[in-house]
Amino acid sequence: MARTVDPAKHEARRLQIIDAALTWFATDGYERATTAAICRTAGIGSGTFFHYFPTKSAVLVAILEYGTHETREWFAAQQGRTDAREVLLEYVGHSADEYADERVAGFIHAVVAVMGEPDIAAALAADVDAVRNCLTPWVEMAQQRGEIRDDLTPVRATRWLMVLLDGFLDRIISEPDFTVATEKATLLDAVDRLLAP
Amino acid sequence: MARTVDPAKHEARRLQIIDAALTWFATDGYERATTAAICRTAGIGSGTFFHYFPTKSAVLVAILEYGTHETREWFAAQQGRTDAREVLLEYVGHSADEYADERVAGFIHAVVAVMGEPDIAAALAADVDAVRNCLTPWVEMAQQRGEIRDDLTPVRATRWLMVLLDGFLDRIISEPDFTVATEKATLLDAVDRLLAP
Amino acid sequence: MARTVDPAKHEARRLQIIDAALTWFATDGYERATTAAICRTAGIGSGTFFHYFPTKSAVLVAILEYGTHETREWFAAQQGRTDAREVLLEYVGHSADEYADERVAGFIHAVVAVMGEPDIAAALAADVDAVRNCLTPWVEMAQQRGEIRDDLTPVRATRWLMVLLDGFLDRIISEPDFTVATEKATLLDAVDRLLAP
Amino acid sequence: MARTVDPAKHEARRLQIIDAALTWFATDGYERATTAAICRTAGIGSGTFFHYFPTKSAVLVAILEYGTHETREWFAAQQGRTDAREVLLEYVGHSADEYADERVAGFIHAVVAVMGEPDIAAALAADVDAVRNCLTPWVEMAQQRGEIRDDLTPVRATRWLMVLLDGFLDRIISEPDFTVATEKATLLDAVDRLLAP
DNA sequence: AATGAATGAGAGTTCATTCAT
DNA sequence: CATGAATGAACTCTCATTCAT
Repeated sequence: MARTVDPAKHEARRLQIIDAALTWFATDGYERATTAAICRTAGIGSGTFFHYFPTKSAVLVAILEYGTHETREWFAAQQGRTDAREVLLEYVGHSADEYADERVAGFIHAVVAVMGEPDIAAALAADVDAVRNCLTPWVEMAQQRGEIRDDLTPVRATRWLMVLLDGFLDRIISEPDFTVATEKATLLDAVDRLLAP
Repeated sequence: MARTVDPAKHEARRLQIIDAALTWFATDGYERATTAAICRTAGIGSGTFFHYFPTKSAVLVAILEYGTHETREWFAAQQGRTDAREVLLEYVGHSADEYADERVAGFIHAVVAVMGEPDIAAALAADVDAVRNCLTPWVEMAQQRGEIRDDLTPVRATRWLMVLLDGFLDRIISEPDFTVATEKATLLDAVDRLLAP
Repeated sequence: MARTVDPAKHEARRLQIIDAALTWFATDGYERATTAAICRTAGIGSGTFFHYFPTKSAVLVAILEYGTHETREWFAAQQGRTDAREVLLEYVGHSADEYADERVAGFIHAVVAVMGEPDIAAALAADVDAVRNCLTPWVEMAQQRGEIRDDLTPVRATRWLMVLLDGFLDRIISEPDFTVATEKATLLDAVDRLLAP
Repeated sequence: MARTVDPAKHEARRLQIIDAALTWFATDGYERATTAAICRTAGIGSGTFFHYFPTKSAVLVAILEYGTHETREWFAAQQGRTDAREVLLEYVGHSADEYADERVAGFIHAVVAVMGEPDIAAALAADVDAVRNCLTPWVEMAQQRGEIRDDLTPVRATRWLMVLLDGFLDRIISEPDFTVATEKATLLDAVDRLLAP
């Protein structure tokens, strides 16, 4: 029997599903997004969905893991730089830019509310950890270089960076007037103020 | 005609239901919290629930409206003060204290993600508006008194205050290490830095 | 202790309930008419309803029995007449006139569909029997007087009279153009044709 | 792509459901017939029902539409005939024969009383209209040929035919003694008398 | 007698998931 | 591998009826 799996095709389908799910999760929230709608958007049958993901929550986890992966890649690409404070500001700017995509913003927001499913909670925690763990070394370096305040431990300072990022996203979602385009500069300024020595 | 309604008892029951719903919404999120569970916790029959609230979403709306009401009351109590910057800091501190209650924090977090039900979305927007509208006059006064920066319009400055508050709540929820007790002082300092002239 | 039952008042209330129920049954049908709506219309509390009638179906039975009673009274009032054919035609005309009342027509129609509740089925059958038993003697007399055909037994002839009456009601209900006012004369003519020797 | 739908099987299942529903509607009436009972009788799971019909009322509408369709087919088969009066009598006989099936009779009776659901009301009205519209041309032709009275407009004469048919059905349902077998001849005679010039 | 809050069985419907084809 | 028909547990909500006041 011929090999029936074409890995490229398989991956393409997987991404189609992920993409459709992302759209629906972002618009309707996790619970209200139905697998049927996702399948329709992805152009597949309902049974096919479960060939690619064992459960509905597994897609969400996959999306989260993809995000975690991208975060890691972004930081990996900064390897070797020494202008730590600049890296931090660039990361903040980079995140803000992502929030400009409605689907990304809606998705993050929607997902945060899914408690109860342990696998999702775990993936969510893993993502948060990844961001924090990727940021912390740069915070530490920036402190050692005297670029930012050092009265907070690196981890706490990192968390306060995340306070700004999360709060920024919340406003983006809640208030149509508050857009990445108009507020990004203020965000960077806020980071500056927060971390100034 | 016999008087069969004891308004006090009625209100007590209503609060029982609200309390049970708050608990479940905070733990499981809106969708996963079932009316059956709420009834069990509240110690009432399933039919009784619908004597007090016409739909499941109505309880959530009631809770939100209660919060909106409390916000208004808090600001009403500050009437007449002139130390505007101090009022803002106290409000931030007051909000932070509320987030120390796990149920409050969980509830706010869970609810923010409920899109789709228009009545909830409306109540949510009303709450956000109330907070902003209550804050803005104090921001304005503080600017006029030269206590805070005036390069942002009062509304924008208000929204940046809310950025800090929302982001703070997100961290409280996401990371067990990050507690109101340990971080409140830093929050107030962050507000200071953000608004400094 | 004073006598707490004022029989007149009691009967008045009973009629209020019957009247409200009749209205709702006629408009919405038996199943969709709720006791709550009936109570609201009757201006009583929901508990009071069950002081007067043990179940919802009991009101319907009471209405049916009232109709049966009226039928009997109508025929009792004809006692002694000898123009049997005329009596039959008058009964048909009298019934048609009642159908001109939307509530009567709607009620009869609605009730016919309630199978399953044995007490209603029994009351319905009793009503049909009463009509037939009241009509039959006059049919017989008319036959003996040679006023109408006698190739059908009195009971069968009676049933065919009822065929016309029931069918007439069905048209009244189903087609707005078909009204008692415009069709009554044709109905009487149809009876004539049907029973002509 | 695998062919997973066997249209024949699908149609068979659909008919199973329709059949089960017909039985329950006829016995218990629309409201008291539960989807659960229908599913049990049809030998399907509760979810399957809603794969075939979006709502409970949709099954009823489907049955009504099937009846309307059959009426149209019956009349289409008479196309070209010129013995109009005979066609009318045959239609009456044909309808009477259908009423001999307890389920058909019970169903028609039960359904006529369903007010409230607009889609059912519409399908019901459509069925009545279809019958009337199919009959009227033949009535007209019969009048022109002098076979029946012409003092009534074709539409009114048609409605009086329906009076007889509906009333006949009511008696069939209400009185066990009154059967199609014993009364069909009298029905045809009654039509004759009603329409005689 | 009159009330209406409380009840809970049961209704129609949804949807993640399974599995024969 | 892909399919979508089939499933049934679980959901929100309704309503006739009860009963303490």
